[in-house]
Amino acid sequence: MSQIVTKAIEDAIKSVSDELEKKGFPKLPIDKNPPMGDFAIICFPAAKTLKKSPDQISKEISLEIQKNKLVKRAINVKGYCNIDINWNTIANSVIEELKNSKYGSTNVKSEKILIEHTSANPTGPFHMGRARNPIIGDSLARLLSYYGHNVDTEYYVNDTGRQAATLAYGISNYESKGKNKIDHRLVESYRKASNELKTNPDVKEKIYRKMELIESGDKSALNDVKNSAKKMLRGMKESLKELEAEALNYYHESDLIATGKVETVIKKLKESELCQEEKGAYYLDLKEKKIAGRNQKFFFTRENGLSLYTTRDIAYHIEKFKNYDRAINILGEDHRLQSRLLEIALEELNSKIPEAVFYSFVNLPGGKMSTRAGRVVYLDDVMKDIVELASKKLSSSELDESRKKELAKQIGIGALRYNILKVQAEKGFTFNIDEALNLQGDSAPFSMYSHARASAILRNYGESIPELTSITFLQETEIKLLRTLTKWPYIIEKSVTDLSVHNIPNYIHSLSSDFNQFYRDCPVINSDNSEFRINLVFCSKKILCEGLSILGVKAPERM
RNA sequence: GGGCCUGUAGCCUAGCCUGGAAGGGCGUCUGGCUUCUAACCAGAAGAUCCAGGGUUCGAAUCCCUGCAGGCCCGCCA
Repeated sequence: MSQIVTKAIEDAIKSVSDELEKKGFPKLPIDKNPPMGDFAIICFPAAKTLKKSPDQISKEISLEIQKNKLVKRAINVKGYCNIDINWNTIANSVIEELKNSKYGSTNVKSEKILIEHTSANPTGPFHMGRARNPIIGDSLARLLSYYGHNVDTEYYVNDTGRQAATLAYGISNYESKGKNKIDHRLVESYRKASNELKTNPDVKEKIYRKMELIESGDKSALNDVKNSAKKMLRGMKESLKELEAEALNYYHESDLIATGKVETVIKKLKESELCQEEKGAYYLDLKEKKIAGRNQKFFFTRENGLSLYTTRDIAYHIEKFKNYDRAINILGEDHRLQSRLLEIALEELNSKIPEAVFYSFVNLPGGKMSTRAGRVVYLDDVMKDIVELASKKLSSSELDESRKKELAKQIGIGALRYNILKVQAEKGFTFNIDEALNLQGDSAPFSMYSHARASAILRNYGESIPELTSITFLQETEIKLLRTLTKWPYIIEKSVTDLSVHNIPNYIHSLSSDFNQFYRDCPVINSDNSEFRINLVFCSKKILCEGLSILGVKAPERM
């Protein structure tokens, strides 16, 4: 909450409570976030002791406090006494607070945070299911950085193991030429190799030989898989760039082997009290750790002594904490157990442990997405469709063509990101292309449009934003808008604490809605109250712009 | 067999941690552009908050028991 408003409300609550206590009312619970007004007194608990109905008590209370100077009005509804504070007296200082560039951020100590997101195996173009990952990760990074932290993002490139070896084999043996985007092209080679692996024992042996070379640290094999992965990644990065969600760094798993970091981890894990050995393979015994499932053995080496996927992930996280205070991972729900095992291993090694944000997979209307069944929706295709749709809607606009093209992209990509971000991550959702392509209502264009309206007013106003001089008498819709604006820091704080981005679209939508109502009720230019109103427009535009930028959505001046 | 996540109008969803008046949006119906941008606004209809029990003055929210859907339980990644 805005500090000024928080204080005004606290003062009013105290004053009212003291007054009621003097009159012999018992202490009653307060709702600080009521459906109407600024706070509400809940009268139900007093019904028994006072032997009156909650409604009766509420009426008496509202009469008692009617004269209180801090109370603008008190309305009783069904046992709730809803109280408005006097916004006229604080409005100007609230506006000053909102105009401050630090509004919404914090003065807590800035932490160095690494957000690992996407990290999809580089074996083919992104599916819609995976698209949730970069969008959530990227927006979380924007949120934490807006709040005042020092945030980097990283993509962990899985370029060792069977899939990576298969890809490398596919690219060197059946690289297909064509005009398609490189990842869409290379995935054909990968599929071919993958099929051969299953049916041709000769190919299978070659790929498995490669795998062993990789894991044992053979330099040329490591180079081969790394370069193959990079090739595929070139196309995937283009998609991420289009999505405005590209990671800052790319960390290759192969480097963990090449630099011997994995070996060090294996050596240290063997010293753990939980460590056991079975036919030359080492594992941590998790019987005491209450880990779900049948298998309580967490293997970190094979019989041949070489590392496994999680072993390398442990090494990776130890590296992370050398440079960062916190590590946050954006992971699909299939990684939950995996992530828990990682935590246990890191605890054994006295390391810090990462925080995780899990998201559920995206389904398609007829069922789940499946590569095998050919039920796949590519991110690239969705982005193309949604940008095209935005473009169609702009066709009658008077803007020039290059500007239209840019706008269509901003609107389309914005709508896609918003559509995914507005749902909490753990909730599974069915990707409905029609719903995503609907650019009305609770969507990015709605807020972008409000922002453009605010921009239009400021443009037409033409002068710089005036300092506030006189006391303002506010209308209902002005108070409603101002009240929403004051809640911004609270929304940010809550989202940062919970690592949940979905609160932001939610808030941005109500802010836009409040702004549109204000737009209808309160002309700004040539109004008696234009001095205050232009300030309100300025602040609304500012928060809309900042909120949208956290979502990775552009806020154009015209649309 | 076990563990975790989810269940709110025809559809999508917020609220659940920290108990107090069920919020939005889509779709449907009605009305509003000679006035700062109608991708907007106003109004109407639409909810056994998965089911059953418990705690409480009060439960979508907390506890217990079920049910349904998703995910996981490999010396794969």
